[in-house]
Amino acid sequence: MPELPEVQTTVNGLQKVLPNLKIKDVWTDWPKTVKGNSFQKFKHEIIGEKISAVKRRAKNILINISGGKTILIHMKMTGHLLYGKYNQIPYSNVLENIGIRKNSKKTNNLRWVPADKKSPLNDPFNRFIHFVFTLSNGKHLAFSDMRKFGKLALEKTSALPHSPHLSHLGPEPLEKKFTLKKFSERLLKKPNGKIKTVLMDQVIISGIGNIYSDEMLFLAGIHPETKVSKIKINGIAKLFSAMKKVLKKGIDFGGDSMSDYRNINGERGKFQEKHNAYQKTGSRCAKRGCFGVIIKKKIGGRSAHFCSIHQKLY
DNA sequence: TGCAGTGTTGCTTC
DNA sequence: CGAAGCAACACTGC
Repeated sequence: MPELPEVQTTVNGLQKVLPNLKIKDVWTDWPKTVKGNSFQKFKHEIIGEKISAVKRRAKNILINISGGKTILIHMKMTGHLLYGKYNQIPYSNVLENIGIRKNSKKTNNLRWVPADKKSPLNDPFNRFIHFVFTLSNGKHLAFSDMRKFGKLALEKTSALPHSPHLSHLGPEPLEKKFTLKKFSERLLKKPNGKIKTVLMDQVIISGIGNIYSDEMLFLAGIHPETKVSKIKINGIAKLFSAMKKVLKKGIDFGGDSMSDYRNINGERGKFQEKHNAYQKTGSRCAKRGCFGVIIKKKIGGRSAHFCSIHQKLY
């Protein structure tokens, strides 16, 4: 779910609270989340270390810690990083609190829930906390991940860019040095690809997913199935500025919570209120003077949403 | 009730 | 080689 703006929103939140805290303990009920090492080794290597900074590369969160190490986190489809005071209670109490009373053999397992009673227990992510870092201020960094696709890894900070997690990734779309010329060069690595698919290809450009690719193509007036090589230079230029604009807007609005994204305090972002295309199937096109309707079509295995009229197929 | 669909990624298959 | 399919997992909605 989270694309560049959502990951950046999470990173911005973490950067405000984590630096200078130490990691006191680590808990999990799904050790498979840790890639490349055993959970035990991961835990042993980070306990006692102090957090220095939180950064982002593509859709990955990078937490730098002492000892020249970095914790890499990828939220994949349903991951959430949440910061606050958490307590462990029996799972049966969790289910009772959200009004579920089904019999389960696992009801004696302990689950983590927010200590703040005002935090809604029935928010989806609070039932799927699979990883908890206990911090030196008594608070916690909790990783909730319903579908358990998320990834945690520990790497040497110096080797990080060359690690298998990051080495294949294309350039950062919001960096100043990512110019129109570079953008055009990157897209043309896939001249026969459909533009929407190419925009979402993390090897070509990193950070763009389904929502933001729909929105930037709407703004640029380009049909998502257009072959890259068919788009003229002014179309590429329009797409370039639409890309920067849409991604920045996503960050400004605190990410997109159309689905279940939440920031580190469990709050929704607002970009979903600004959609012109994504999940607007059947709506009249919002472009001034355009009488199109937003249609939905499967493109490259993903659902694309676009205007039937002003997004032209070149 | 059951099955298709869901923000991502990466491996397998053709 | 590239493109397409599918698996990883769990829930929602038709």
